[in-house]
Amino acid sequence: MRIQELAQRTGVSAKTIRYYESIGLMPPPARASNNYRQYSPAAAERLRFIVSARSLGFALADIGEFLEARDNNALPCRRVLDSMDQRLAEIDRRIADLLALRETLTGIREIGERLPADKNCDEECICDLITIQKEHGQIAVQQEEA
Amino acid sequence: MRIQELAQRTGVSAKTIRYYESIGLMPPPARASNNYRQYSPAAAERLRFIVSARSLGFALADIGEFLEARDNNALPCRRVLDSMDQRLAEIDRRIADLLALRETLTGIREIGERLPADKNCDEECICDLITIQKEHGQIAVQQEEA
DNA sequence: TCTTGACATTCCAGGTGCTGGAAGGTGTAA
DNA sequence: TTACACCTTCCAGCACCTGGAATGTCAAGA
Repeated sequence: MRIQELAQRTGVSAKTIRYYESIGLMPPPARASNNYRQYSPAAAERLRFIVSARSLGFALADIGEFLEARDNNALPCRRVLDSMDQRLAEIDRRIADLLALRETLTGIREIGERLPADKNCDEECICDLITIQKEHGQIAVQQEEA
Repeated sequence: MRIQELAQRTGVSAKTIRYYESIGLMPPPARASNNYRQYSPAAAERLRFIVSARSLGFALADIGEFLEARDNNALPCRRVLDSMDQRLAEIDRRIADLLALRETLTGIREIGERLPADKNCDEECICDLITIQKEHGQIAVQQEEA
């Protein structure tokens, strides 16, 4: 099948498929006489594997390791489980960070809401709203991926 | 003060300060005769504002708007509050996504843990662990920033 | 005086996971 | 013939920096 069909079957855009090939996640497929990529059903399977792993939050680098191990007939169960543990720990950290951030933000928001609208806002208003967190004590840092 | 001192005072690396300048968040500072950047205390204040806003999860583009408004003596309270609401909604979404992902992952992990170690693992093992989620039904997608 | 070391400058490239677009070739149907 | 959908490659950009190279500046110590 050609790249577009593979894309439709897997829900991955042709762009992305080429990208996966460029970084070595997908092997370079055979080419037709017109230089179009020719994919086998195995390619679809591999792509679906990648999609599944992505949806579990694994980085492409992790997935690359999984696939490489599989390509080498290794049995990377332990590695996959370890990766899952790492992912879980990371997810927990992120959730905690986001919750703390949420709390800080709602606190500030309420204060801002209680201000008497724009009328009494002086030039420092925005500074106050943003920097008010200093008085709130600790701040949730690194709420995004590092 | 020079860039290194500003960096130490604010906890922002010199690299990052130059980067902020390059994208217009920080105004180009005066230069000494040796072309070194010369910062005023106001620069530190501005940087701290940026840091605070970043720690509240605002994107640099948002922060740029805030600062621009402030530079123009506008009173962007409403805008800041709106931005906060957007941030809060986004945070809630992310937390929900992460929680769903967490659940999926722990479910799979438990199944994997119950497998009889590496001994009974065949070549499909890794596929099973990753693709098992299909049977688990829905999948948490977009667990990272889009 | 020379050297060492810590600073400073600019510019280029990379990471993550794609996505968009340009410029061009191929294939099919009206 | 012409339109249209597909294919190819390559380049650039998103966000937010970070690292490194190549080079310049300055103060202190041997």
